[in-house]
Amino acid sequence: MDTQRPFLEPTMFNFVSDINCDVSPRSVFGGPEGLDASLTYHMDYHGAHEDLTSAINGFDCTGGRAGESGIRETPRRKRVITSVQRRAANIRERRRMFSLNEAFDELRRKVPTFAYEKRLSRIETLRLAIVYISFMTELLGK
DNA sequence: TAGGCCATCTGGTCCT
DNA sequence: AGGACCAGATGGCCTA
Repeated sequence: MDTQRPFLEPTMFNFVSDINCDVSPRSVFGGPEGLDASLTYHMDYHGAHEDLTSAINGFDCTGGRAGESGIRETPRRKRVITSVQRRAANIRERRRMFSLNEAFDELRRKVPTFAYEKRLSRIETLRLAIVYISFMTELLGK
């Protein structure tokens, strides 16, 4: 999938790993094709939802943590998040997903494949790794 | 063209 | 309070 997101080449992600919230994403990804453009697009797309969120602006009358039983006596204050915090969270999430993909790449290199095969997808990598580990375990058991 | 895969955004929940 | 983690939603690219 490397060709699909040219601005997310690994070399670019070396920059991402250095991002902090004070750095303009545009300065990292560059130009209107970069992060800001993407963000603007999605902010527009989810605009209605965001308006609703900000309109609610305060109390969550239904929520609660998963596993908590039903009735709540006091309304839980909804976490208010600014656009700056949202952007920072997005950057952290991208960084997290990048490290996840790095781990997948490492796993791909450990798992035996034929050289001419196309790159394994993440799910294929996991499944092949399971099979491979099972095989090696069985081999050691004999 | 449909389906698979992926990157990204987002809000909710968990954890420190 | 804020970061990490997670799952859902969405759209783009690629291939059969």
